[in-house]
Amino acid sequence: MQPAVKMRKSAKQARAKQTVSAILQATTQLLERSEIDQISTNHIAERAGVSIGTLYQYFPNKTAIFVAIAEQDIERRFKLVAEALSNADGALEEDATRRMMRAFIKSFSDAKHNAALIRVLMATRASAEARTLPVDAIAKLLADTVSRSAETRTMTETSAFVLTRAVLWTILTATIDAPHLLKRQEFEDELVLLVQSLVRAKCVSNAPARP
Amino acid sequence: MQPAVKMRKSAKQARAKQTVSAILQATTQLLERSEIDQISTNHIAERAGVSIGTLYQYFPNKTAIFVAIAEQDIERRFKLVAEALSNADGALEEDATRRMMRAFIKSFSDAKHNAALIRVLMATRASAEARTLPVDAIAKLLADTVSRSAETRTMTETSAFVLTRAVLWTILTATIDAPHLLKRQEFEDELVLLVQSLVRAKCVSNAPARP
Amino acid sequence: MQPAVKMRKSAKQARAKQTVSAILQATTQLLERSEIDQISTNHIAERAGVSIGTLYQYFPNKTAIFVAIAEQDIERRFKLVAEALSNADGALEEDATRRMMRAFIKSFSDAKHNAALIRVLMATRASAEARTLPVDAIAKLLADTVSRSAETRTMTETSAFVLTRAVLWTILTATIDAPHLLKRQEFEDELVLLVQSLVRAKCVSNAPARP
Amino acid sequence: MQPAVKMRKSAKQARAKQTVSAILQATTQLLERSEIDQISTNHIAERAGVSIGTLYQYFPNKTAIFVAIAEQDIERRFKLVAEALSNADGALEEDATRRMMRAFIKSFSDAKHNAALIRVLMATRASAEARTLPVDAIAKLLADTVSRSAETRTMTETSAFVLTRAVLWTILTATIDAPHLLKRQEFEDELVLLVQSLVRAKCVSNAPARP
DNA sequence: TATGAATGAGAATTCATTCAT
DNA sequence: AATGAATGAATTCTCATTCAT
Repeated sequence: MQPAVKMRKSAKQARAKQTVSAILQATTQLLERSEIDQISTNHIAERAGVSIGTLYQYFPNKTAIFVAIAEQDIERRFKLVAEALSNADGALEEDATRRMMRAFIKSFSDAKHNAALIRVLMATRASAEARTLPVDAIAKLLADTVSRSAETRTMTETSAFVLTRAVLWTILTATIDAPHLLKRQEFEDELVLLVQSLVRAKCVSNAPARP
Repeated sequence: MQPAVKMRKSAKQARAKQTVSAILQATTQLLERSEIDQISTNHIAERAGVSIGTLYQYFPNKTAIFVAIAEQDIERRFKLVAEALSNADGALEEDATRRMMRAFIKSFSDAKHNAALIRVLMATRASAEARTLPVDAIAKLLADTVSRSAETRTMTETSAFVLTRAVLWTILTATIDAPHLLKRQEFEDELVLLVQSLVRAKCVSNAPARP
Repeated sequence: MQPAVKMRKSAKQARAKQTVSAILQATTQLLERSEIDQISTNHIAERAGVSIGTLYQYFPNKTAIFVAIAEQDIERRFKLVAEALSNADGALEEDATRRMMRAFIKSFSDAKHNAALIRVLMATRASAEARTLPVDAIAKLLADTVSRSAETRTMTETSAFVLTRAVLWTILTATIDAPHLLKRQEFEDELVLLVQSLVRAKCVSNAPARP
Repeated sequence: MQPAVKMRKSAKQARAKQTVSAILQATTQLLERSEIDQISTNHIAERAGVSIGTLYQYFPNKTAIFVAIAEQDIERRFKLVAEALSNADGALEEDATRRMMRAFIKSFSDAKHNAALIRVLMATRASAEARTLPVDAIAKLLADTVSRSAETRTMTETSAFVLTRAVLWTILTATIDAPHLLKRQEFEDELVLLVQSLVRAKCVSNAPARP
């Protein structure tokens, strides 16, 4: 039921590479303005200046185009965050957290095409091929970084989930609903606070038994 | 471009109320299983056991049906949280936070129709009439509750945004990606910790100047 | 893989019946002139004077239209042959054979739309739903009739197959390749001879062993 | 409207012959599994391991490929039957009939690629260039053989048509619908009986006048 | 001779919506 | 108030064929 998503043939010749690139660019531009389900392959082909047939030479279906965009983006963002953490020692100190968070936020506030990405990330949540959702890939990177430190408390499945989703979706929704926040120092501060609080919490107070 | 979303005529007679209810129920059931863009008005009408014409007597377009569902749900959830907080005093103490959070999480883990709601919440972000995004309504509830307290630090636009989105989207994505977490005490604990940390933070460490 | 082939909704209202009828008529006319795979649902709808949407209200796919035509035709032909045999006694005497064959041939030479039928029969051989190919249905009628008689030799699977296919496909191909033959007495004579020979053969000569 | 069907350039060089052969083989293999209209020139080229451009260097269009296959097959079958009859004297005695029929049936039950052939024979009926329908070529072979005999009754257009089509289509449909019959001695017996009956019939009984 | 990128008309099918009954 | 027949633009995707390299 889920459509195959791998590229149909690799673009070896120069012209072919240009074509694929034009398709991805066109799609990204369209995603800026339109809801993802308003975008048709015909629109994409037209804006890319290629025929619809050409589009289908390289992508087996519409979804594959979106996935390709998401993957490109994820890779780029991975690199940014990884670099920011490259010379952090084991403990995830406030400095390192801040550096990481700044790089991460910046990767969203810099990008010209965020709306596009968000739409794709949201749309491909459930429908992408099972393996690793783009969202999960980023989340895992955060969780792994936190877990490398001996000083921080042990991250369980639950706490890692809460930490990563809280950070990730806060930034994602800010990108769409309140992009001006991304540029504020305060925004970064709040996220650093959030991460540090969850990572360094000594104890969680006893919860009263549930009824 | 955005379609009108108000109900076409109010269902006053008993039969009419049944009809509207059947339509909403049918839609909710379909949303359980299918992506939102796979659901057609024809499908809805068929499953509701009414003719497509009847459906359009009460809803001006497809979006209106989804919005109606989201609104129903928001209202229900509002009531739950409001009840949980009814006898809390001004300060948002840990107890009150916990009570609220528990009610809120429970409202998701109890509901039979979460998948439906999530799909609607995500899909109606941008396409519904601008003013009252369902997501914003829920977020506002959280922010208002927090703000009622005198002891907590003042919530700015930014900190309120981070707090509410972090909580809300963590629960929403858990509902989809890891529903088993909703039942764990630990999940509640983490969210309480998150809220309390952000609400009670005395100071945020000085951030190094940005380049 | 095989498409469903049942009608989508039964046409109860008068207008709907007209529509279905128009679609079948249009298809039949197009089949007169064109190869079956040159006919598109758009062509059919246009010629029928209905919108393409209307066509798909009644037929789930293109194949279903062709199958409907084949089934109509089979039913008609069954009746003709059955009538011809209704007052034949047990033994399939030459008279009865001739009557049957005449009715059968006539059902082809009378029909205005034979080319249509043949194209459908050929195309639906392998792709129709497994149960009873139209071709088999007609064939079985012939075989059953022959087998009712005590005087004739027993029909085995093999002999029944040869008899029925020889008769059936001879007429079918004549309809396409040499329609003028259908009107000739001689054509009927040859087929009667063929049937009588195979039905009354006392013995089949000993075959030399195969190498 | 009928596409040209002749080969574009003769394959003289060794490499070219290989290419043509690869194309025909690939097509034949695809015909084993797929309906003829599911097979595209792109599929053929891919499976043949040549580029689509190369394919069109040797064949002017898709039909030409199918016709080439049919012609190859006809030639092969001609040879088989001709050999079987090589030392038969003039009269088409039962022995000779049997030998011919056996060779003919065997040519179908032996061939690995029957499904392919049948599909081509059926599909190229009307779309190939009018003159040499593959089906007609095979039919002619049978008719000619029968006619060589002096002892048999004179074959008219009608009787030849009935005889040849009955035999040919019985075998063809058996190949598709009941391939197990091809191996049975009984199947051969029935066909021999059929041919002998039609060829030796002294008289055809008087038919009652038609109304 | 061979390649394979590009084409674009055209195919099947869907679906929100209208309106006469 | 309810029906359901009809609409037709729009969508995804295919495929025979061309032609510059």
